[in-house]
Amino acid sequence: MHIFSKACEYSIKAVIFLATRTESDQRMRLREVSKAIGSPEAFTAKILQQLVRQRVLKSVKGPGGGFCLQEDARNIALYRIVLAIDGDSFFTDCAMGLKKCSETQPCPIHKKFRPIRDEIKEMLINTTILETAKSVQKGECVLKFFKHRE
Amino acid sequence: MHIFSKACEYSIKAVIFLATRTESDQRMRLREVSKAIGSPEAFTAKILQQLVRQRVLKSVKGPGGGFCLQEDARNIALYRIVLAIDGDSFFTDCAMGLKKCSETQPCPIHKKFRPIRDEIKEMLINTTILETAKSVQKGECVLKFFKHRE
DNA sequence: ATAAAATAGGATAAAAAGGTCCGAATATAT
DNA sequence: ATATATTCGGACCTTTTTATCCTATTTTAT
Repeated sequence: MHIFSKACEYSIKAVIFLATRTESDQRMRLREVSKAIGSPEAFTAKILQQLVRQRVLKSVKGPGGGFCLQEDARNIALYRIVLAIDGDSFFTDCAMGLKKCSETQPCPIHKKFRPIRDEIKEMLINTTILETAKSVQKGECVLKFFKHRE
Repeated sequence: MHIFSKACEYSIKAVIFLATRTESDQRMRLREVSKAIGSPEAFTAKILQQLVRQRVLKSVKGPGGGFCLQEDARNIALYRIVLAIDGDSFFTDCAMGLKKCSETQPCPIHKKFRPIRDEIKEMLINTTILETAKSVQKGECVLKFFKHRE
């Protein structure tokens, strides 16, 4: 099990990538995006479509077309993308699968797990696309693994 | 996405349940286990088999048979069960899916995510079956949701 | 010995996640 | 206007996860 679905992993990477290139509404084609983040092209197409529908990205068809961020998308939090693609079930459902897990009727790890889960949520809420994009631009982190250098 | 697979959720609950009933090598049948933890019976059978193979549980066939904990299993950590069923990929793989994600070539959330992920691991390592079983016995927590009362 | 009661194990099915393919629609540049 | 380049959308495929069913095997009690 992983915390994010593949679709969500690709979404976050794609949006960060576009944020590193959208100084001036520069458009990136599907192929460029999937190359940059190391994701399967056809599957990435579906995901970028979703992000357009969710108003995180804009798309333009035809020659010179491609994808770029929606106007204010540089300032959104990673959490917004997670919500758009995976929903909030990780943050609301019981880790042990209880239909209802509350303070009054908790699962055996509720008390210990909940604060940690909330930390993850806070982390995603407090981390912006802009900040991660800058970090990528500075070379402090990457969106796909490079065999040599970087 | 959830942190544990369904198989792992059921495993943890089943082992805790058996720990609440294995004072004297008391055996519990498949049906009793799946009823107690609210899991599908046939699927639970497969999971209990796995736990027997992993030497967490013992099983006895025939009349009066059933499942109980292996000798020392009351003192094992939840982490042992997670490892046996889901493996350690949650704790070793990159949250954003990078093939290799390290301090020298990290993903954009590596630095913030890793400490939290380690907290979850520590929590699972430091939480024993015995301790959760006692908590269930005291009525402080439950293994399945009860509509009315506790 | 035999019947009954349990788990073990194999085959299979259903649902979800991950992924591909291709034609339709659309925008651009010439 | 037309050819071209691109996204959009639907259908489909594959793998993994979740789940069921049935038969074989083993153990116990009589």
